[in-house]
Amino acid sequence: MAKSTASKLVPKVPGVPGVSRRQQYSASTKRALVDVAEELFTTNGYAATSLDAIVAGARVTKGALYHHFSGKQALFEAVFERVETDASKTIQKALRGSKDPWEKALAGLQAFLAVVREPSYRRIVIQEGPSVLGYERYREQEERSTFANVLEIVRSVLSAGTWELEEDMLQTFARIFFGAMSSAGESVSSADDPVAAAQRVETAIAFILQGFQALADQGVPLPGTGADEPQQLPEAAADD
Amino acid sequence: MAKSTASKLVPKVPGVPGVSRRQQYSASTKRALVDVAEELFTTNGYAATSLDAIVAGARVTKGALYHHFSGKQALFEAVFERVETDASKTIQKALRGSKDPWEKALAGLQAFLAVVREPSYRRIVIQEGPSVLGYERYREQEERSTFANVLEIVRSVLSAGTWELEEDMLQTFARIFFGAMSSAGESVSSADDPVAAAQRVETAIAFILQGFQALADQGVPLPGTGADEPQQLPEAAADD
DNA sequence: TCGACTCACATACCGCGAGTACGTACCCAG
DNA sequence: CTGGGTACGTACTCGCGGTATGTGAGTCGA
Repeated sequence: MAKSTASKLVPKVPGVPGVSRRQQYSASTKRALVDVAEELFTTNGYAATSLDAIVAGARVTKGALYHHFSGKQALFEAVFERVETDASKTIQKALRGSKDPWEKALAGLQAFLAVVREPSYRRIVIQEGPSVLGYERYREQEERSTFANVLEIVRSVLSAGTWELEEDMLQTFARIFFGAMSSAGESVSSADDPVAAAQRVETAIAFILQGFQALADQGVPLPGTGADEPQQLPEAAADD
Repeated sequence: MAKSTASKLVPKVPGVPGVSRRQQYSASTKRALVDVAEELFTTNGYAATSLDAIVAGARVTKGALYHHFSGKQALFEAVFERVETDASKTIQKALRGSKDPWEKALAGLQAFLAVVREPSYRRIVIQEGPSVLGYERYREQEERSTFANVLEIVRSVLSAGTWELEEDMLQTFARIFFGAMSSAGESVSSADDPVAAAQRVETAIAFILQGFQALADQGVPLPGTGADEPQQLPEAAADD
């Protein structure tokens, strides 16, 4: 097994002027390493995947690996970045065509729930990302890819109400939704009926947004800094 | 360094009838191992913590460790379970005295945000838990401790409205809030001003719950199964 | 065209750390 | 006091990440 990957040794572009033959070969093996690593990391996890298995799958040796990457973690990082970038592109693609913020939010939510169900994204980004990269690096990566999409959606939705709110608070809301969808997506993937579970998540988050809408209609202000106003729950709000 | 821990060799209870001297010693060393492991796992992480360092800290050898635990992962699991149990107890304690669901939710939220800021809970449960234990075992553990608290709170809050909703949907909402607070808690801990960040999270979630309240007042029904009703976002709901 | 130089690997090796096999001292029942 | 079992300690193996170094195929200037 695992001899199907990286069989194309000769790249497709025949005569790119500035790129030499060696550079093409080099890039090809590097891609092969990342390909195999992504596959093995996804199925077996980071710790249970040996470098020997990776280089064997890519039909090279450790010398090649350590020529392209500084170590196992760097290789993981490359895989992580690619999975993240792909996911981000998928989501952004789903966002095109939706101009209305709410519609956009729904499309983004569906796209995110689809992405989160991909084994590679689940395992590499959500499960092992924070552990392997450390939370700081993990956050840096997320910040400029998938999380950025969530942030954009949240921004457009929240500013669609009559509110305008501070950047800190926007970030907080985005974090909340991002975490909610990640966690929910995980449970969706391992549910008995993933489709129904995804539907429930979609419904639940849509309901939350509907609550926002209702508050906007009532003219309820979005909380501000949170420094001087001890915003509390509506203990004696309306009913009961 | 690391000779301060596990210095008490003689347990405190002098004459417990059914417990022999050896059993006391045994339990003591076992606790020492878990203590040191929790400390090292928290500061250095799972992978970067060697068993040699743990047994050295507990002033025993690997023979002792492998007598009490089947391996490194089992030791981690013991640590995980203790941290989780402690967290759950802390939250439950904070819940006592609040009868009103909304008040209870606020108390629980604050308690959870406090727990999530503890280094041991962050590192062991949130960051490395899913990776080390695997998501399945991780979920099993969470299900009967901290997540159970969140579920209970969500249940009481949602059933405080005029709604009554299905178990699946409840689970979904609980997952969403649990993930939201975990993720938010992580970012809170690594924020420049954790106190202000925690305040923002509290405010944001309170706002979401306020949205629920508003919908309840409007008589908007909670979504049901999600199978036959393609619940969507309120595209043409109210304004705009 | 032909050497020197360099890059993209391959090979051989090291050290660390998880796990194991086995020895042993100590406690407790009889 | 004696056998047995428990609670460790000791010594070892082996897989794996990382390193040091060799080498042959491109590449490029003269």
